[in-house]
Amino acid sequence: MTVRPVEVICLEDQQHEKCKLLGQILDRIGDKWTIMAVGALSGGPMRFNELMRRIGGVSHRMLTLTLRGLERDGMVRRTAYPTIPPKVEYELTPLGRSLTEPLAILLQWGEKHSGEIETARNVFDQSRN
Amino acid sequence: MTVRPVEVICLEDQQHEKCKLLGQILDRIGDKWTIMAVGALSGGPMRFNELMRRIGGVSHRMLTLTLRGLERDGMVRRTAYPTIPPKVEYELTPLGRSLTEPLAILLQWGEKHSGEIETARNVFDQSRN
DNA sequence: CGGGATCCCTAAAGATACTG
DNA sequence: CAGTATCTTTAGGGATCCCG
Repeated sequence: MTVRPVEVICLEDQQHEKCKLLGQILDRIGDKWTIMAVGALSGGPMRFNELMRRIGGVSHRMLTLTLRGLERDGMVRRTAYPTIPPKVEYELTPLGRSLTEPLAILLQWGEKHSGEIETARNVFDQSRN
Repeated sequence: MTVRPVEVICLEDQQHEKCKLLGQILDRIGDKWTIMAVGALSGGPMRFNELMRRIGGVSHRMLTLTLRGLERDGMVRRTAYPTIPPKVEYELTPLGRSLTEPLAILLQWGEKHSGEIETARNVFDQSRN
């Protein structure tokens, strides 16, 4: 994959638009539960309550809203079986699966640098006693 | 760069930890102004008011808080020149610059798929008239 | 079981004014 | 010019209840 570093971003007005797009993406996936849902669904289709247990700590309401948002953006497909009681399955679309690649890279960055960040925080907090 | 896809995330308890780490990263950089500041600083050192103009729309207070957070995490170095009036320069550290790589990849994903997402949204919104 | 509606509460962020 | 403090507004998210 050819990577154009963000280095060049925002150096010109036209480049600043890139920052805004990046902001929109982060705004979209940066909420509390979206990547948790994507991560959980990356293993295959899952039912609502199963997702809730897997993610852990998410409220009924927020999981619904999160899944609705992902469905709206074409990242998740929702399939309702009209049985009693109802059964609803969620699964990632190809678009949703494609998102896991950049996320994996970001995760790798985090794994590599979290110690460094932790240290920097301690130093900073110490210096302000 | 070897990429381990998020595909395998959350399939086991141990993997679910990865999701949490990813959540922490997104939590940290997913706020309204952090990537804007990183993007602006990616072009080189910049003074406070210069940053404010470049980013656009950010309040005095929020830019201060954003930069303080980045400094605390070791992503930004702050240099104050005790002149009158004061001059304060901000610049990315190597750690801060390293973050631009995964962000560039995420940006590429956005550029590639934003149309697809847009379309999905329109379809979804139509279907709910 | 899955989802919607309502209420409430807390963090995030904007506006403004003051200071070295 | 850069930073802090205070106040206010807003949006995100949790709890709860009801419905098919």
